[in-house]
Parts: sequence; structure tokens; C-alpha cells
Amino acid sequence: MNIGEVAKRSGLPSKTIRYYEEIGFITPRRSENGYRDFDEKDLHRLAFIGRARSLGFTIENCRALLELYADQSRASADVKRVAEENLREIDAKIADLQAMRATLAHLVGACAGDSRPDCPILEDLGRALG
Amino acid sequence: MNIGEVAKRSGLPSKTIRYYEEIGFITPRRSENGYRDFDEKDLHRLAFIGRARSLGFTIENCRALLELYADQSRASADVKRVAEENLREIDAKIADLQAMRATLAHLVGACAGDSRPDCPILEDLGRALG
DNA sequence: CCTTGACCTTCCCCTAACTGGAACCCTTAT
DNA sequence: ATAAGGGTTCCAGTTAGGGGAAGGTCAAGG
Repeated sequence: MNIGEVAKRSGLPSKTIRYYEEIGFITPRRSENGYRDFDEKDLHRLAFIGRARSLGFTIENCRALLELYADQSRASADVKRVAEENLREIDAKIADLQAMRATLAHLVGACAGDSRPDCPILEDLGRALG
Repeated sequence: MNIGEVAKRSGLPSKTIRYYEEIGFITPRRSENGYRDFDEKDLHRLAFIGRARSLGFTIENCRALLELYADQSRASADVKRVAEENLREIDAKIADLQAMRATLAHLVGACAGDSRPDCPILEDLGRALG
């Protein structure tokens, strides 16, 4: 399989697939002409990574998850630990964003948004010094 | 004022202040000895930027907001537009994270987290190929 | 006078996870 | 012969700074 087909089937851009090879996630064979020649296992691995990335796992998380995936004698607790850590980080990001959102929404709501210069948003920013 | 004091009073790391000078947000005078010599206006500007950054505005947003701040004849609508755009982006990020969170929390909840290898999380990732 | 420690300076590399683009090769069809 | 549409490598850029080296400056203490 050439990279284009793998891209199509995995949903990952070719660029990303090359990058994943560079960082050691896959090691596709090469054809005579130098083209990468992927097999179904490569494709499967890439899809796994793509799915994990879409759930917020970092590249290093993915590396750990792939290892656990390959290890038939893994403990599900090890997988769960990685996932729970990711969950905590996602929650932290959501909390940060929601705090931002609340303040910002408040300011936006207070701004007339007309042609006059008076603006509670700028006033807030300008009053930033404790 | 030396950079250390500005850092303390603005709450921004010295590194960040130097970076903000580099990208043109401030242009502090220099003392005889080559040290940056900040005045109250610099400090105020830095605090403004710090506050804006903490509300999720990008560096380029900050640049625009500073310009509007300085423009006595601005329309508050222009400020509001920038803020609303930022709000939309924050909302989009929150939505993305919440979708991730929902799926991930579901998987985490389904995983026994014990010493056995069976794991719904890995099963999900392994079934990623559409 | 010398040293010590806390400042300050510039400079360059590093981060995450790719993305874009240039320059070039391979294959197939017209 | 050439044009389109693959593929290849390599280099640079993205965000918003952070880390750390090598070195200049300043005030206090011995």
C-alpha cells in the first residue's frame, strides 16, 4: 500500500504518517522505487494512534498505549491509569477555559458594541494592575 | 525600574517581558549600564497584555486591543468583535474537550482497572479502523 | 581591595505535533 | 514528449515563551 491509500483509509494526512514513521511508530518496508510500502498492521497501528490522539492522548501516551496493546499479559489497571491521567488533564483544561469564558462572556455582555468609544472590556484590561 | 521589579509588579516572568519587547509590545529605555529601564507606562502596558492573555486573547489579539485602547475614537463594537471571536474559539475548544471527555470517561468507567488484561479502552483504540 | 551573590545582558536551542513548501523522482496516460 | 498526479527528502515555520550558558554590573561584607 502506498502512503496515499493509507492516508485515505486511516484518515491521517500523509505528512502525519511520515512524521509517525520518523518518531518510530511504524517502520514500513520500502518498494524498489523508494516508496513506502505499508501493510495492514501498519494501517491498524496508525488507526490506533489516530483514535488515541483524537481522545487527547499525547504522542508519549500513544507510545505507552501501543506497548500495552502489544503486551498480552498487561494489567488493565496500567491502561486505566494512563487514561485517567489524560482525563484529569482534560478536566483541568476545561476548567481553565470555563473560567476564562465566564469572565470574558461577562465583559462581552457589558459592552454596548456600538460606535461609541466607552468599552468595559478595555476598561477591565486597563485596570489590570493590582 | 529594572526588569525584576516590573516582573514582580506585572506578574509576568522576566523572560516574557523580554519577549514582549522583542515582538514590539514595549520599547523601554536603556540605562547607562545597558539595563532596561521601564517606566509606569511600560508596566501598565504589560499588565494590560498579561490580563488579556489570561483571558485567552492571542498575541495578535493583544496587538489589536492595544491599538484600540490607544485610539480615543475607537468604536466599542470593534473591541467587542475581537472579544466575541475569542469567545467563539474558547467555546469551540471547550466543546472539543467535552466530547473527548465524554468518550474517555465512558471508556475509563468500563475498564475494570485490575490485573487482568481485558480492557475496553484498548479494545476501542484497536477497533479504530472504520 | 576583593569577593560573593543577586541582578542584568545577549544568544541560541528547545518545546508539541505537526504543516507548508521547495526541489526532485516515478508512473501512467495522452 | 509531456503533463498530471503520485511519491521522496529536507528545511523552515507555527505558539508563546522556557532553559541555560557565558558574561557584565552593582551593593554589601570581610
